[in-house]
Amino acid sequence: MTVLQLRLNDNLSLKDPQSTELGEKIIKHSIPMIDQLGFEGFTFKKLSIEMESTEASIYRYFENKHRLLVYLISWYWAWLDYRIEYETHHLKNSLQKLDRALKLITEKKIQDNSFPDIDEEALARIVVAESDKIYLTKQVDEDNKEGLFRGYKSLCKNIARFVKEVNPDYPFPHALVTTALETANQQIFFAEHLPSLTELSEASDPHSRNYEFIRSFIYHSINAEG
Amino acid sequence: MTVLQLRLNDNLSLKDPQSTELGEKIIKHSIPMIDQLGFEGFTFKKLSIEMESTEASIYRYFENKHRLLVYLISWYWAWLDYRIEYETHHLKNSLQKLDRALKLITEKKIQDNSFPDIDEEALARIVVAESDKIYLTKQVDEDNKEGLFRGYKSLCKNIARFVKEVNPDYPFPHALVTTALETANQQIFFAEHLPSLTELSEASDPHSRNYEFIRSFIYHSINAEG
DNA sequence: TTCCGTTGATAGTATTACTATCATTTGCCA
DNA sequence: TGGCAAATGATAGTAATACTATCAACGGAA
Repeated sequence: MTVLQLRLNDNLSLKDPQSTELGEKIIKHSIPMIDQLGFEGFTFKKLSIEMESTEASIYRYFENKHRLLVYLISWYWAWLDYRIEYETHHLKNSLQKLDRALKLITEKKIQDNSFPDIDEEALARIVVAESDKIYLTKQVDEDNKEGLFRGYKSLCKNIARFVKEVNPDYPFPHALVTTALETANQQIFFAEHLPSLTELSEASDPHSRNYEFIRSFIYHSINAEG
Repeated sequence: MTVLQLRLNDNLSLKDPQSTELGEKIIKHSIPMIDQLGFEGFTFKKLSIEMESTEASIYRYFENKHRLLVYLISWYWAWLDYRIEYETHHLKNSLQKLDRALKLITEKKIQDNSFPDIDEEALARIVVAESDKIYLTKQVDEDNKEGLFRGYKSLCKNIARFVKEVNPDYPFPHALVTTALETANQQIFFAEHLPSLTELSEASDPHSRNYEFIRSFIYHSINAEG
């Protein structure tokens, strides 16, 4: 399988971690660490020990740990965006495209050999538990000006396009898509930690049940036959 | 207007802040401070200076600032739950009840004179920006065991009941309600900070547009006439 | 050969999130 | 009226965090 690189916004890092060995090591080690410690328990100090480097070196790539999180989450959205593009461009029917996108968003993530340094399964768990934290801060507006959320916006826009093609009269395509994207993660989190908040916890396969739930409310909203 | 007190889970605090003057002061001052500084920028040190007390005294009420946040958010959900109960119990029709609940959830919050120490407008902004942080932590499961999220669950359950009454066959009442509750806040946040993610940002009154969006996807999902 | 960029090593700092101790005040009960 | 306990204040201290700064070592390109 071809090894690929996703191109991300330069402002996410001080120096592109994909351009050096040390940079790759930061990404590679930070994913399992944030997954296990949680973002609050994760520090550059711990990361530097784990990867046998120093705090100072890590700071040369990322201004702070928040930026590193934004980088990782952005990578995830770019990855999803790419896969949706890849798996829908050959489809003729917009409803089929939308359906495929929803499947990709909700399905359980497994290792993608095109990106050998990234553990997509762990990264998906990070997205579920930590992704909202990248914008729920007092610096959202500045971060947004720097384009840090471009990946998420692009993904949202692309799926919203499918929605508009299916029903050009639906008045809330972007709101509906962000709701779907956020819900996709939220419901998985609830199913695991606060099970009384969702029926997904009763399912043998929460991911495919999640897909059914989300497809159902989207299709009903835009009056599509499902 | 009668002055009321909402009864919350004892585990939220070490000592009930509603039982003493100092406790009330903590609540009263922490709301505008978290609103302005954001939860990350807010500290007990700053709070103690602002309210002219000491860190040590605050720690006698709340184990840490996370618990204080959980307390405030829980108060908000209990408040909403109470108001929904209050404004729906006289209605005969379940769809009307659901509709009233959705209105209360989405409408812009204003000062409630029944609770003179609490600035509900500021608290609502805190809920929009910080509420997810109360469960997106590594200690969710322990916190949940202590019953810290009971208020949210109760609210969810009560609205889910309306959904079930309208359509007993709908398979995802709780998932749908949590989606609505989370979306209600998320879309308001996006409209203000990441406007390209939602159509609400184009509306002259984002709150009532939010209501329309959420009512629309709920009604369509449960096949209700709206 | 030099020299520039990358990394490592080390040190230092302000702040945070607490914990501990003891003194003072307050209300209440005998 | 005296005394006692509970609540609060005052102060100190600590480990960890999130950085910043400086300088040395190394490695490869010109």
